[in-house]
Amino acid sequence: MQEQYLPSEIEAKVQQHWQDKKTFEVTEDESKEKYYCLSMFPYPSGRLHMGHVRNYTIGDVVARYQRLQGKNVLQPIGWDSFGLPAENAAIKNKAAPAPWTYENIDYMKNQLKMLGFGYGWSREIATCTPEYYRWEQWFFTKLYEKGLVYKKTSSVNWCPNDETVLANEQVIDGACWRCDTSVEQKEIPQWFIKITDYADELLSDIDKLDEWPEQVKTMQRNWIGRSEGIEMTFQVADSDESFDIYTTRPDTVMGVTYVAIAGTHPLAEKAAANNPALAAFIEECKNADTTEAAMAAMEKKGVDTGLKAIHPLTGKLVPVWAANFVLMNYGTGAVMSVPGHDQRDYEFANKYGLEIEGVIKPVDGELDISEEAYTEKGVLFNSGEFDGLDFQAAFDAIDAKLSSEGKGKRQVNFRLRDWGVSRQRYWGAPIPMVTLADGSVIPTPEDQLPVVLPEDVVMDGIQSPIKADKEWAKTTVNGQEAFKETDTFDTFMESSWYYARYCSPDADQMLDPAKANYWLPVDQYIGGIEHACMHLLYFRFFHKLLRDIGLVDSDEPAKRLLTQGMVLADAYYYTNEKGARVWVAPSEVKVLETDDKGRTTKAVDSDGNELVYTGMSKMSKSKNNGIDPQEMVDKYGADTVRLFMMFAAPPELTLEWQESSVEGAHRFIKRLWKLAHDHVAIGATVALDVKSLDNNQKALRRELHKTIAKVGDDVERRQMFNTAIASIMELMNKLQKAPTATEQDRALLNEALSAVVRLLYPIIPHTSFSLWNELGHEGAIEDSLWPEVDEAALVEDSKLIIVQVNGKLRAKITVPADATKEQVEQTGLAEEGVQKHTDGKTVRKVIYVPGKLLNIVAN
RNA sequence: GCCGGUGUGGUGAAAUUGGUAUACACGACGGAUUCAAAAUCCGUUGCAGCAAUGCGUGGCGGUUCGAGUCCGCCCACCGGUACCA
Repeated sequence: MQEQYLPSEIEAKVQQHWQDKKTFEVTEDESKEKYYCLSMFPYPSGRLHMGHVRNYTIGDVVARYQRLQGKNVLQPIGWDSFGLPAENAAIKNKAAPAPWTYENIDYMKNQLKMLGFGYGWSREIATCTPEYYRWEQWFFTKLYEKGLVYKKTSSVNWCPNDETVLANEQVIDGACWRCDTSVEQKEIPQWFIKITDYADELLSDIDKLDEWPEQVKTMQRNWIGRSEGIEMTFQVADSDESFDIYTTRPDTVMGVTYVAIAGTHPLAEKAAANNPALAAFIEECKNADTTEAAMAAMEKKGVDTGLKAIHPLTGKLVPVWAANFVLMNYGTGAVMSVPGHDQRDYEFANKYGLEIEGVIKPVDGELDISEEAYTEKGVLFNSGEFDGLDFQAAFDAIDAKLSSEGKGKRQVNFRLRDWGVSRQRYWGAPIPMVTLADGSVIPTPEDQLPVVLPEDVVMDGIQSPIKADKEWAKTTVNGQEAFKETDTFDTFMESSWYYARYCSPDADQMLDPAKANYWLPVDQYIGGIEHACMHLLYFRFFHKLLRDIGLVDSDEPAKRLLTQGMVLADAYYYTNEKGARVWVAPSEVKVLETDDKGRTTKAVDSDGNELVYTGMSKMSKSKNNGIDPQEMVDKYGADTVRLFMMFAAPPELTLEWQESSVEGAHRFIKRLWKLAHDHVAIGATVALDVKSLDNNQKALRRELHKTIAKVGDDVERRQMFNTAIASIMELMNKLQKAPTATEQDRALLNEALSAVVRLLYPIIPHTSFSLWNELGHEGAIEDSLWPEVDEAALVEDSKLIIVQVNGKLRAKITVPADATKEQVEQTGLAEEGVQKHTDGKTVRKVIYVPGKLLNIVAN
């Protein structure tokens, strides 16, 4: 056996073995329990970053652990290869997105192999290939046929200078990130999928996800946002027009003093005809940033339309205001305003001198709305026939009255909105719809699929090449001239069903139901917490769509979910001569000064530009703060990097990357290697005779079996890989000091090392693979099984009891394992440290936690 | 703003069901080895104090024999907020 631990040699050899033996290629095998372990596939941005390494190491640990449990483990990988960064890179490099993407895939594929992840490479897919997206196009046409797809106008960010649509990410403080031009909103027709038809099921099935983190389930529930309320109609005075509003607080309806409608509401547009101030305000509303965060932060403004609406219950006339916080696209485009009981309305009313009326008061006490609105539920007053009712009684009574008069009805609403899937970008799957000469729009006929995206294009950043090339859209359908849709799909479409495609990656249909139903649902899904609401909801939605079209049997796509925390890193930028922010990679940053908490106060890049330090943020392409794991793999080997990542923090926690030491992890593997080497060098060992062990040997063996039990529990149930590693380190510290004088000492060490190598296999598979054979075991470690716990070895004959006086630690005593409470109490009270604190006091109470703790309450 | 999370030594973190706060590791310091260095090995390391002991898990308050853990209020940071993926 080689005395030195030489990771590059070992890793190359072991990886070659896996490739030659096709170790991780699996097929459906009814004789074995299946296990589908899936990590979120990467966007091929160029190189792997630490977030990838963390994600894929966790997945690989789970997959390899399950394999040692004897299961048939599928662990596939692929590429989420459509998306915005490829277009940005193409514009910058004056090249096409396709070759950039394929080069990145090649490079990153090698990196994944060098890290030793056990993927079944024969199932690799890339979503930007027609072989993949053709089935997505086919599926979309099926959804259209089922009535789950529709077209409506919706707004996009528009840069008038570049004449292009911008993603939210490309809008910085209301301006274009490239040219700093003020961004406008433009209404264009776009395709939507009716996810709201599934809102009820997506919400109720959350209860089936008992192995998903509570955190994610709560976020999804809130995101779907089911609410019960009343929709009611307001007539416009002196007109036959009306509009609807929806409220979850019908109990406050008697306090309505005005209503607010969207600037782009038809009533507002009409009223603006001879009202220049209103017309100007509507123009302003049209160009306001509509993201939720921006809406919440902006100053709430409005203009009186001059219209009056008739209150549906009181018949009183209330003013109709156009307001910038009401959007035509969401809800009904109008809201009732109750400034007495809604804080936003309260501030708006104060600002514009509108009436404020109190109609709800606390159950016990008086209403005070002199400083702020009273938003709690209480008891109605000033509400005529509804006076004295509580929230629920008022809800029912007002519902009954409105319903009987045909002015309103009870309604369940969702915060969830339909999924807009149109993108005016090039690098995505073309939407399979065509416009005929008569103007009608139909799905692309099945025999014309896929609608192939041309890859040989020139990007100038102004317009999508398939929009710029007027010839591209021209086609023939049913013998008529027709035009293809030039918008492409949202890339969330591709990532919503890839997990199912892996089951039959070459199927000449969307998926092969027999294969899909063998592997699905995914047993363990692993990915970033940032996907809690969007990707993970679309993923669940698509599975239900696949089910309803008859392709899969199950209701949910993944049984268990692990959301890994983000890998954060310091981010720095400087502002260039054009006023744009240039983000500088961490490897280029020189920190000159830090404050007393170690935070950066002054830094420069390698060209001497003074940098602004923005703190820790998610490693991302846009902030250029990704740390390249390659350097560390080159220096220490993949096993060290994997061990370090798993040891540094529990998987769910945010990991703040600090260029601290990977050395410790490397040293640990070297110590393991040396211990195994020294052990093997002496020669073969005899069989372990458990009955002949002395007390010290028994104690060591107890440590070994306790560790086996703990590591299994940590890896499988708790998924706390860091504590699993810590307990193996503790055991190793003991093994290094263990005697090797007798044959049984060495037999025991042999048992321990053989177990340790398997316990570490999921984390450092190359090293474990090699040591398994060096320790004399035949065959590949992949074909062995996880070590078993010998329950008999765990039995202890004495226990350590903590003795407290008034909750403070005063002594530690060791008692026989079968000691009674009285015996423990007697021993504890006799302790010197205990006596000192009970002297002159009366013992009031003694609390005994069997086998653990004794607390003496005395005063 | 809203929704979700996090906050413990100099640092990453542990404490699984309310029961020894700081396991394991990094760093630092001291020592052994060495011509010397690297590597390796041994030891010390929450703060204050000579010690006894006291204090200590973002802040304030509460429940309990006992709180990092449960409850209330607050602060800071991170993620998401529907076109980054």
